Amino acid sequence: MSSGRHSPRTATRPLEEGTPTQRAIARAARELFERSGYEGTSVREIAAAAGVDAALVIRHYGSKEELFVRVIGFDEHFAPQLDGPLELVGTRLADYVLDPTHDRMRRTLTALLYASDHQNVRTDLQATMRRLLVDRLSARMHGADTVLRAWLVSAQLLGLVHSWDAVDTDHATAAQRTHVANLYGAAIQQLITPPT
Amino acid sequence: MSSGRHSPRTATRPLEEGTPTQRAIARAARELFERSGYEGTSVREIAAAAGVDAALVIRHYGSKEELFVRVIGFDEHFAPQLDGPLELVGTRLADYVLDPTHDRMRRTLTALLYASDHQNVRTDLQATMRRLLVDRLSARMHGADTVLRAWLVSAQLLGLVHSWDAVDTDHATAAQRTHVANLYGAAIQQLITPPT
DNA sequence: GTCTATACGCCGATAGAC
DNA sequence: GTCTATCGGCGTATAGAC
Repeated sequence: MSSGRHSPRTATRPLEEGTPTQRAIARAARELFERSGYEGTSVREIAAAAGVDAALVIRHYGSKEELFVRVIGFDEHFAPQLDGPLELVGTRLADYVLDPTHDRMRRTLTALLYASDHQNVRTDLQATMRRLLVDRLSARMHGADTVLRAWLVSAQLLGLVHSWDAVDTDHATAAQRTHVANLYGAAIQQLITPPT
Repeated sequence: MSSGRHSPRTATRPLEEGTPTQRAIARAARELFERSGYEGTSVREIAAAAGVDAALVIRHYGSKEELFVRVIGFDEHFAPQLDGPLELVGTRLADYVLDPTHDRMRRTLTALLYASDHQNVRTDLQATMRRLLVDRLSARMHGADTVLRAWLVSAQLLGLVHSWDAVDTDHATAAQRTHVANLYGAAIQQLITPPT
């Protein structure tokens, strides 16, 4: 509704730009959204954590939803995995999203997936995956429908991330993670370099 | 919080059991949840559609979340696709979830996916996929880790459904759907019958 | 036992005074 | 710019009428 225009988001920029107050809000919002998800975080909590009034948060960012998509965006992930040998991209991508070392990235992605009930969030997630994965991957692929196939790879990865939490109840061992990455990676690879 | 015990849900039973009022609530809830999603549907709306007071909805079902997982569960899907020739299951599953004829099933699945911010919903979605897909599929599979691989098939399907809305903006033609089903189906098949 | 009426404490969001 | 006051709506609880 509030047609607040915001420039095409680039990574975590909102946390570094604007007045100190705005940055404090953005930083608090990002941390809370990552920890507790979208529904689990209230504007009043964010305001309290940033040391300001709740109304200010809305004033500066238009709405909770806009604030979310502004601060939850993430940096240049996937790039190293996409630039390696093309036959290994499937497994490397799966391994990447499962690796606990990249917990921050997965929490971000999870937060976006779980907040998909909001259309703006879905649109933002789509734009992010295009920017970070589809554009880069499809450019390296051969054969027909490279862009479509890259989108389907994105769908596979999102499905894996969504389902991982449930499986990862009592945190999986490194060996199990590698095994899953190999299995799922082969399925992803099917779309990147289909057997002739 | 309200530890309202409810028997293991079986398909759409809640819509047919209980007093007429309870059934009216369940039917209205199901319809609204499917059309407008979890966040987009209020308890008061459900009550109005059922012709009762909002408090009664809570009285009968404990909470909005419990009501949701009770009525949004779906029937015995996937079974015909899973029972066919094993080498075709991947494509048939992909085709099934994309087919507009099964719009009802996809809306249900989408509603569950989009409401994943709520832990009870995630648990319910997981239980549903196990019951309808993982158990049945893993029983037919050969080799190692049949259950794990079946779970990864489930993850792939959920990823496809989640991403499909975005791609399906101007509704895809039947030919395009078939094409996507073939591509994605091959990737699913990789996990069901991996090449030796 | 069903159901209504009323109310409580949050929520996201707005208007206007400083 | 920032805070105060306030809005309407939300999910939910309870008292009590039928």
